[in-house]
Amino acid sequence: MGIDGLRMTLVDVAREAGVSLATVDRVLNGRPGVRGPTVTRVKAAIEKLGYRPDPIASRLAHGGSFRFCFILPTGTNTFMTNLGDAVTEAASLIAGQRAFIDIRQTDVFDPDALATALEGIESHYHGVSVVALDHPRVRAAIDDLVGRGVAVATLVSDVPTSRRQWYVGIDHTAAGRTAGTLMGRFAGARSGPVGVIAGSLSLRDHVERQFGFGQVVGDEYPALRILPTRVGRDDRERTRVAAQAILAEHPDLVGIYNIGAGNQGIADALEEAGRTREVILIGHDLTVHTRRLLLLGVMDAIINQDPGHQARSAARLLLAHCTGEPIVAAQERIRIDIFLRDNLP
Amino acid sequence: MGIDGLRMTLVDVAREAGVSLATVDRVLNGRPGVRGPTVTRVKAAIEKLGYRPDPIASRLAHGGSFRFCFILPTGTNTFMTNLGDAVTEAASLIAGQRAFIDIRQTDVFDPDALATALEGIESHYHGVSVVALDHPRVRAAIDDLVGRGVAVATLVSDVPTSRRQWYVGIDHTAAGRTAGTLMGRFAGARSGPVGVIAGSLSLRDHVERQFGFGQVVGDEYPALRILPTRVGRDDRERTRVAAQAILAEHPDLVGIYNIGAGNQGIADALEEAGRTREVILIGHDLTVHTRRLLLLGVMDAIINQDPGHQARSAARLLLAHCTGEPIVAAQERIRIDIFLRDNLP
DNA sequence: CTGTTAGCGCATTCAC
DNA sequence: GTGAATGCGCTAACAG
Repeated sequence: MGIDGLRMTLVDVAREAGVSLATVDRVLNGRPGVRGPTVTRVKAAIEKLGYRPDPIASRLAHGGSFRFCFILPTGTNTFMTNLGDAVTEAASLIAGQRAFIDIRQTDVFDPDALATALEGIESHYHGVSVVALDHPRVRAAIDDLVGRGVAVATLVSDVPTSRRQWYVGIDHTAAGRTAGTLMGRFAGARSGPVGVIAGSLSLRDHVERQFGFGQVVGDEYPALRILPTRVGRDDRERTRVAAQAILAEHPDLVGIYNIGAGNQGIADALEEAGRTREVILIGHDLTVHTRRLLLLGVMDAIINQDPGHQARSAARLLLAHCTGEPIVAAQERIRIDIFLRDNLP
Repeated sequence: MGIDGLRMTLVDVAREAGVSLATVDRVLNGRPGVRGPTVTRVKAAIEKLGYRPDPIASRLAHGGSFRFCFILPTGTNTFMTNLGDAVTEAASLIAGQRAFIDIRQTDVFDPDALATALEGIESHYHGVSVVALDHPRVRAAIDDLVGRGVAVATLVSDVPTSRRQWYVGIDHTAAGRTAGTLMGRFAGARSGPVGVIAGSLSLRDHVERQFGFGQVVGDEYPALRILPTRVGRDDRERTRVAAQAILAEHPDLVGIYNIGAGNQGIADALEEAGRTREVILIGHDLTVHTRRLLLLGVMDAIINQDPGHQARSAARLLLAHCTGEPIVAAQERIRIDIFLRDNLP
């Protein structure tokens, strides 16, 4: 069940086909300047010998290096900080392959700033990965980049209608559905209102999560009544205020689904009200804070999108695109992780 | 925020240190034949120039290839079949790096057969990955391999007391705890008996899962009473029989935790009894079968250990060990996945 | 259109 | 102990 040991080289193929190294190289890399019949002969030789180019040698000979630019949101949001660290780590991971990553920051709530950042990507970059915002100017900027031959991978948050080659992130609707199912099942026989707090309703992923959550709870858990979504701007204070309002208005509150950041704010409100145990709290993204809240039993589940995986995946995709190496789809699929107290990494 | 662009080469270091290529190479790879002072000079030069060896060139020059042997269980268990496929895929993933994987099969329930297989590993192998069995003879065989300089990674199932370099797999106790928490929370206000079915109680991972499950349910969900574990040999028929017995004896059964394979057998029994909706079923490993059962609502949750991830991880670890490249710990940590209907990949 | 040639950065003989 | 030379398999200039 082995996989062949003795590798064929270009020289073998050239000899077999009765041509020179350069010619084989040309047909191999689809470069012009070879007559049809010759192409056929070479391809036949490749086939016959079962030749597989050696990516290592190729990479060495090619010499050049690749430069990628990652555009991440500014701000103190822990998840985004973790993502930044993860990108830095991914950078050192691919540095051995002579690929380099520059990181830039921009305000994620400002489409114009983001578009400007994208428009300003210098021509020496081979690829860009961006935590995007679904807005016409941003879409246009992405399409321009792709048009210029720059590979683009949206990260965490997508612009599906753009021409980006890949989206590296989770299906946010499914994530919302997952939260919905957990809420419904954890509620068990209880009935009553469920609060929802989002960071912003102009962020596509937050809207999608809200939608997915509503779908499941609305369809399958009639005992639960979803309250109008409140906005917390991913900020601890504002999120606390939103949670306080919900708690005050609904003494029979069953649970809260926090779509965005700011889980600590909700925990604060819950504690003030002395209702941490009775109210189910489900939120997103494993951070030092949410981990703590989960261990304390304040949060009941965390839906996670692994920032390390996402960063590595984006880096690998851009690199593979540049070197022409194959992509392992299964490896690049970002999971919707569910963390309970017991399966924390 | 870039990461340096212009790479230093051995030549640069040699010039800086006033020695030759060969000498630099010697100190770099810790080979003998260099005087102390010279070593110091070279190291200083390396430090000063911030030289980092180019793994690509190294790999090319070194020439040789690596051979690994994966020892997997025989049998028709879907998870193990998937694992086999995943190893084959991992093989093609590292083939570009001139590393090759041979797969061997052996009976996982027979320690002697497994030990014999391990003892028979030819000397041309640089690494071995094995779905192990915690048994003295197996441990001894693993220790022998390591003693001979062969790198060993246990896969899926560990032998913690052996000298293996890595264990690629999940913490099975934690997996059992996770199942316990899900069972407890899904049960909600219900109270009554919960059945447990294992594949075999001589498999360390099954015992650990059982232990973790018992811990959580026993400590935190007093309304649930765990029934004595039954054994199903990971076989559909025998597992069905076990489930039938449990169902017959306990009309008020709240749920079943299936530690091993054979979830279809339990589904069969549940359907015969017309109790698929009322009995919570939690099991392991996402396969075509368990996926279907989850979508049908027969299973309520699946605890998963990604076979693709495990196969790639083992392959990467062995390869990195051979080439001396660094290991990204976060990437190699195998998650305890929880799958609900909504977050299936 | 096709062939020849000179490296890419490092490991590894061999001389000195 | 140390240095010079050769080649890994491929790409990219050049010639022809």
